[in-house]
Amino acid sequence: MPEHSDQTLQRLANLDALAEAGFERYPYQYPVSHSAKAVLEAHRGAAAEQDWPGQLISLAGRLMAIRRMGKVSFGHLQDGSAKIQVYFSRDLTEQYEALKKLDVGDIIGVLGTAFTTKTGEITLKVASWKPLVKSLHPLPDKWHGIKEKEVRYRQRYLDLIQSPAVREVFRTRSKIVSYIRRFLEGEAFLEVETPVIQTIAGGTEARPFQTHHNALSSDFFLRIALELHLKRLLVGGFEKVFEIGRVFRNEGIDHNHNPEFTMLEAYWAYADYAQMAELVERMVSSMVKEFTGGYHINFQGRDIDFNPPFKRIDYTESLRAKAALDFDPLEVERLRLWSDAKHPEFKDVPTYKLLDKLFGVYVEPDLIQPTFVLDFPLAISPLAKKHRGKPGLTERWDFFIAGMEIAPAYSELNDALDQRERFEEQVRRRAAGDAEEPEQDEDFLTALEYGMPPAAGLGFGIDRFTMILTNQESIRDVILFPLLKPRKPGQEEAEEPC
RNA sequence: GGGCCGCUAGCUCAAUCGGCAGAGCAACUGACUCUUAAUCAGUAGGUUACAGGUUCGAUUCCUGUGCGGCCCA
Repeated sequence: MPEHSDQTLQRLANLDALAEAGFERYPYQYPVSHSAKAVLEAHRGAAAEQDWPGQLISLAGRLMAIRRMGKVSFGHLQDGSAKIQVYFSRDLTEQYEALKKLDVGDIIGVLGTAFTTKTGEITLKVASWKPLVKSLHPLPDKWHGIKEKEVRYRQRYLDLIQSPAVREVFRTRSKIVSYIRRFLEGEAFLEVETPVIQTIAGGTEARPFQTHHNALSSDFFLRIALELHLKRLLVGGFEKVFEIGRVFRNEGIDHNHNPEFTMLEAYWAYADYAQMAELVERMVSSMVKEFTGGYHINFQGRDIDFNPPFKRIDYTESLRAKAALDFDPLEVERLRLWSDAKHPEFKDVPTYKLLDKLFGVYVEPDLIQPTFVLDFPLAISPLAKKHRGKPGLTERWDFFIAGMEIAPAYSELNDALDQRERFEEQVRRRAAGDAEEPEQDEDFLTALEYGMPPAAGLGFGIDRFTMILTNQESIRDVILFPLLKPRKPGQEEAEEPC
């Protein structure tokens, strides 16, 4: 039992006092007739000192403030929809004296009728009320709010209580996921679920989290992508499938990266990467239109224009132009020499990853408007089909907004023999010390050998896209509980009695 | 991984050159019948993140640890 602060002891004493006044300590339910928002909207625009004595209204929510002035008191009650003023008076409110034992932060139920004050604020005149739960801690400073981001992330509930803007971000996130689901279902895609716990974490290049299953005495990995299982479903005969799911990558944390994040992946049989680009263009632009009424979004002070069609540029050509190369970036030996001279910090980067690093430096930051970057090099696209017309390249695009990679897509490689060769190359890279390269997934290759239809595949970063639509500069502000280091590792065990 | 910064009352923050740890909000007691950061009078609240060192004396200086933030890779 932790020691209680003076504030907590006082609140527990107030709870006892309320119980003595006849209130139930922890009631089981409260009949709520209205939301605060419904009451506010019903009387919006009403003149000062109006009264609606006819309709009884009951509300429940958290007491955010209380101003006691002797024989009358005002408070503000916040429920899931809005914040509304409540009015108590000794002449009209039951148990008026017991109000002294309410604390800011308590959740209460109130029953009364609506009126407007002399300043015109829509207010509930409370006839009766009851405490629904005592809050044992004071809320954060009502004026300054929560300043420490650590508290906002570790105790997100306080952030949500305090900040309507934060609540709105997460409502929007929910609407984004809901919109995507409806959109894809409208296109006849089938939503599926595939394993999170996997024997081989493949489908992209990233270090996985490792775990262990006791009964099977086997090590497993948490998935880093959805790709390889969804493609097995194409082999199985589903022609349009998608999954919205959490993936886990054992990597650093910054404004654009959280170790667990949410991906949409969609696979579409008999279509290619150009058709997938059109689908994404329709999905994204129609979503922006539905959410904002137009096609423009302000993100961190920049106007982003979602009017379709989106810009399409060429990967190698844009790199050549931005980096001012006088040779084809696919000539890897020349690129290596050029990079070692100009970017000594990349000296330890394997040559096959150099293109990606340089693209990140020279091209990505300028991709502010929604842009498809087309035709990635074969060496960094192990799951994409070779380009039908351009040697050394694949039919792969990456979709960028505000300098962030939002979505990659390919014409999916379905030549089982070619796929085996590319996996073998990854295994060689892994043996050479690249821990981001996956192990060979023999089971997936077997599936491909049975025949996967030609198909387009998409990965779409829900978190980053939410950042754009909610104008948040950090991914941690669109994830309710971002990963943080544990506060006091091992302390619980140390305090266990023997 | 590297650099810089932060951690003081429940919350937001002060504390001069190393010299009695303070304010506002919240809390407590009282006053107050339209307040809204309510107001007024009074009271109480501290292991200065943690561990060590220097010193007559450390919130302050030094070393280390923990957690966080920002920047860089």
